[in-house]
Amino acid sequence: MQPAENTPLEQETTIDMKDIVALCKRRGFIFQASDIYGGINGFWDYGPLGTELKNNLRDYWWKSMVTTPPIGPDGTPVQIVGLDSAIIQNPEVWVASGHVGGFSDPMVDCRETKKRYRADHLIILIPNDDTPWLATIEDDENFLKARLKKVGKGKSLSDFTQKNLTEVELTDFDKILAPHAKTKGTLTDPKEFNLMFETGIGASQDDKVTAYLRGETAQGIFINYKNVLDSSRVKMPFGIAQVGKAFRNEVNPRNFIFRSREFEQMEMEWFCHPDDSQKWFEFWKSERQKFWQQVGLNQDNILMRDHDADELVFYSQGTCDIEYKYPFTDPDFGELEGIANRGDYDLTKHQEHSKTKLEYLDPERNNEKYIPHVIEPAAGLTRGVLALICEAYTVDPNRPSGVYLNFTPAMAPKKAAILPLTAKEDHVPTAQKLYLELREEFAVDLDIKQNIGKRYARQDEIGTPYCFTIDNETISDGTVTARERNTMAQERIALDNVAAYLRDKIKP
RNA sequence: GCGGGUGUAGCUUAAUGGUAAAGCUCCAGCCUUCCAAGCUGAUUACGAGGGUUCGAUUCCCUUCACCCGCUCCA
Repeated sequence: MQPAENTPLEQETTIDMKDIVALCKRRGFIFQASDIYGGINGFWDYGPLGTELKNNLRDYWWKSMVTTPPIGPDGTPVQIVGLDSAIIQNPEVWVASGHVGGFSDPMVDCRETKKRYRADHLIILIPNDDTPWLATIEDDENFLKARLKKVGKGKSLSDFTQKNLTEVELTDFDKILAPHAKTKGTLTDPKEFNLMFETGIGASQDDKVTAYLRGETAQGIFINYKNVLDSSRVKMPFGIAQVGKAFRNEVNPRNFIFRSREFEQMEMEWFCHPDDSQKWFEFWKSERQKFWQQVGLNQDNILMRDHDADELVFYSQGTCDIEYKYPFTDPDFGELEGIANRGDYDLTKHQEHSKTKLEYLDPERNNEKYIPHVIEPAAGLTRGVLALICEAYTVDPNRPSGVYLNFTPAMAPKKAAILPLTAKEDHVPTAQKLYLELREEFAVDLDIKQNIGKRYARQDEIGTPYCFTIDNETISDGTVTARERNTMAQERIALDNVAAYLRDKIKP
């Protein structure tokens, strides 16, 4: 690679995240949380337009899952019902799910080099004499060899016993020479890092019971599986869908709203007979890919990435990430949604811990009793918003705004702007009348101030797909100018047809 | 969490150990018959806290936020 030659090209084609963040703030999509107090790391507020955008994506997901779920392999619509569970549940829920306990990664710090390691990522080479124990980093053979050569005092690998740091007694820590360190005994005791947000239930400080803000919405679905089954006449296979906030005490929030401590998920748990799980896994992979294309993500920016066997969580029988090429991951991709075949892991765990039978008696399979298997398409709503904004962000030096947001009409926060050409004469009353008519059905803006060019530019920047302009011709012949955002092309349509025109354009 | 960088108005940039300046945006008017024109006017800033000093946006310390790299990402 020749940076000197490639740099100018990259500057033209690479979208800078800073510009997107600036536009989001300038136009009221996304603000730093607690902005006037200097902010707070890992939290973001959604402004007027960001909220509309997020709601549009959420509502379309809900429609595609619950209101009009897809047609299944048998030619009839699949069955999915909605749910809205509490953010705080009995703490035992998170013990059963493995979020409390197994969820935490013990970390050790090196007092000398100030580096931090996951305890289970450090391999300790224990010598057969009283020389220092050598800490090396798992899966890094080059480091191990270099380390052995430098501080191994001529020993070879076979002169050592290997142990994971998690298996080493705390009292032996002072014998360990940390990676990169010069003196031994610099590693701290392993510290538990739990990503679950803790809170206390009860107003009195003394009587508080520790509880957790949910780390994912999925568990709320699993623990209501039996309630839903007993109350809503669903039968296998079926899904339960939920949209809501989730919280993770991330070690290092980064990349705008991509990794934040409070975020929003759109999760659906699909319950089915174990024999059918692979079929449904493939079905949902295909459906979910279609969804992201329908809301406007370019196929080229989407990657369906199946996890390798060694990458799979132990209970998963298959996981596929839908990844998006965000500007900050480009040319790589970052997670947008995960589709997992979770087997019967979750329901089995909750059955064990809650001592409540969660088996399904299937009359269509000779009254076979089984714990259903689960396919989980789990999407990040806030990550989806980020992907939509990144996808829409289009630099265009040929227009006054210099940039516009190319949202699909269905996702755009504002569907249209009604613009009287001047603030005088008969334009304003006619525009107001049209606005009052359209707003019953669409999210529309009426903008009267300033000249027409400025108003087009403003609408371009917030991604409004259509502008309808009222001029003298409107008064004389009843037509308006319809201006399309991406092409800036104009056509005249009848005032009476504006609503129908917009309705037709907005169809996903 | 570590290392490096940055922090002056919504944005882009000035100046200064002693009244913080401008352009654009935004807002209010005027003017305007289709893409940020022009005129008039208004609001708005030294991230926060502490220290040194007669006086700190400026020097020092702490802290917060953001960016880059590392680490982490069940």
